[in-house]
Amino acid sequence: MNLNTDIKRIEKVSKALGDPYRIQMMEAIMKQKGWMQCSVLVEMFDLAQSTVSHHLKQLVEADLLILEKDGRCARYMINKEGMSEFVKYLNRYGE
Amino acid sequence: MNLNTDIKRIEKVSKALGDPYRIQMMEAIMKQKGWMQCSVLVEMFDLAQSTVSHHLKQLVEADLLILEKDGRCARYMINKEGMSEFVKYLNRYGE
DNA sequence: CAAAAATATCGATGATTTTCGAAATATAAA
DNA sequence: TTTATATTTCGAAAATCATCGATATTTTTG
Repeated sequence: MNLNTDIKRIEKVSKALGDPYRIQMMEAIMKQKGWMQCSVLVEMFDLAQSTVSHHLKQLVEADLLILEKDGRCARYMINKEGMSEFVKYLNRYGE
Repeated sequence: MNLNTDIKRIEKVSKALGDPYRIQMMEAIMKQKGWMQCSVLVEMFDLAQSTVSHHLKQLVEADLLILEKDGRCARYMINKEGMSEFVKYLNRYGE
């Protein structure tokens, strides 16, 4: 509600989307229409496992992905609510 | 149209929005509901004039602002079309 | 319990970005 | 035409970010 808080939030989400690998991760998970296993994402990119983990963490912390852990496995889904909050903010500019 | 082109475009816009000063510039110009003089923006922030110029250039290159030059003066306005294209792209994730 | 598997964290390195001041450019005013 | 004004470009220093390999953590399997 506070403008300064909003700015930090917009900055965080924008930064999370400001990397081509992270955008491709969002695309892949979106196309899946549901949960996507971490291991699948790790194999999908020519990046070290630790790098993929780092990218996914940023997307989760920006509320763009939801993480669910099940034993030693992890899966990700688009956080529609987080995304729509971001979009709602951006729409203010277009009015 | 091409996914790779889209990704580059999303990356560019997201990066442009991924800085607190640039977000504040967008806010200021949005509240103005029209054109805002470059010099006004320069005075609004505690940054060197050349730094403000650099930030504004990034927003223009991301199609988030429209630049109009008049003699030695410059003014900026929100690029509603560019913004709405970005939002349209993001909305795909929330469906 | 030991070994394997899946993911996360850490520390280092290289790449990119932000920032500044100085200089360049372009236009208007005297 | 010289001077002042507004903005852009340049080069360098500092800060941030992406990436990796190694290691740690957690959970499952033998």
